[in-house]
Amino acid sequence: MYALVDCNNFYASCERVFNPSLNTKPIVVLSNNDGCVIARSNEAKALGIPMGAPAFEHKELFEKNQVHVFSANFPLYGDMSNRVMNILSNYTPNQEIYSIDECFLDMSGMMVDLQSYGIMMRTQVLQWTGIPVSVGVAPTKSLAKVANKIAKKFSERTGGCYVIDTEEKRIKALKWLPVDDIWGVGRQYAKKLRAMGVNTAYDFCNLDNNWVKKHMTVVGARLQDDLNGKAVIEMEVLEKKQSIATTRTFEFDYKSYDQLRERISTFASTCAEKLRKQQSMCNAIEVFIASNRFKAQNEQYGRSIHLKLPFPTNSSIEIIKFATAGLKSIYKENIGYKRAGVILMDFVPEDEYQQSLFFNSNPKHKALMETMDKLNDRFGDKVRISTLDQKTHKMRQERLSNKFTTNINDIIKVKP
DNA sequence: TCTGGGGTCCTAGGACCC
DNA sequence: TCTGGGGTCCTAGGACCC
Repeated sequence: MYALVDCNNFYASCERVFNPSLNTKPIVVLSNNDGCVIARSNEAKALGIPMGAPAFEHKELFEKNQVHVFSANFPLYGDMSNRVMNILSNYTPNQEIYSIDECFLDMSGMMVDLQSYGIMMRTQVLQWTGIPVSVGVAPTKSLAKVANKIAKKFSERTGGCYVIDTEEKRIKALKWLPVDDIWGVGRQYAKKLRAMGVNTAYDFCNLDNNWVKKHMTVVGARLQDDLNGKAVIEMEVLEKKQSIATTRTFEFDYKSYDQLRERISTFASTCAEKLRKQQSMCNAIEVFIASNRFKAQNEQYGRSIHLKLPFPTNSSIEIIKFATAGLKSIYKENIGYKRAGVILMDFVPEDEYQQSLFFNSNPKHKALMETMDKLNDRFGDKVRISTLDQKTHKMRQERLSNKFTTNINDIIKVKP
């Protein structure tokens, strides 16, 4: 058996923990630059605010319904996530952290009543962190996903935990679940399936497995087996990342090469820092820039370039240098650039990579980067590569809550 | 004025090998 | 007239997830 534990409306719930007066109020959390809605409380969902909605288009709706609007506070959400995951890790020897707000727990061999065990997790996480979670338990991971949806949807009847442990329950759940809501069935596949009269997960499970394999690749076929009760989607051990990206939409259109170069070099250095944190080096870099797709009247332009590096590196200095060279080769004048990014890939472990005969990462950088990272960990991002990053831009974050759990100055104050 | 960000996996097709 | 066969590796692009 597997459990899937998922935080309810996670970002919105994080904001509520430190502001309980919002507990029954509609809340939305916005993306960078306060652009799009990326999280909604149940009350906000009930108002019909869609996921991904541009904030400016719904300003009046927000005001009219007294929706509490927050800028994304990722340091807070990341820290709250760690706390939740930490608690849940005590319920099984084998936990897979699937995303910032959900994890799978391997329940095989556990001699417990899974319904009450699930309720116990829920109660403890809520009490210790203030975050409400839902628990779904089933014989396979994809069925645990389904069980979780049921637990959440019918929380009053289920108490926030639902277990699929009989064939009747499995069939009933599959007949209830629309095909679009299956884990692994996205917009494209759903459209195709709907067109053939496949409307529920149950219908999907009854399709010919070879047909599924042909039209939805082996991933689809595996999913079908898993939903049919054959546990083929396994627990995954958390490996290092295979790619690391930093990409942004800008607050306005950038025209000049220098502005872009400054942002690209900052992205490159952010990526390099993350790369060093997981003790990897990269062999390739991708840089992309794109114009504002919402301004159809302007000339549209978008390019990306994939650079194979002459040697693996995780030095910010070198990665910035390569990224800037990449930018130079794709930059075109007189374009309003709205989006750009840097992606590192093709990683090797820091300590066992193949040295090249002629070209290698500058060995002096290793100690320099180590020192820089240590200083920044301790004093909070004070040391930067000077020539490239002037930090002249600023992100719009008009409604940012405090970093209650990660910044000592933001800690919550209780008056005696 | 304003429209997110960070990941994973699979496949088809081209380049190349003997 | 007529032009092999069997592989591997790599990459771009497309699907998906949260």
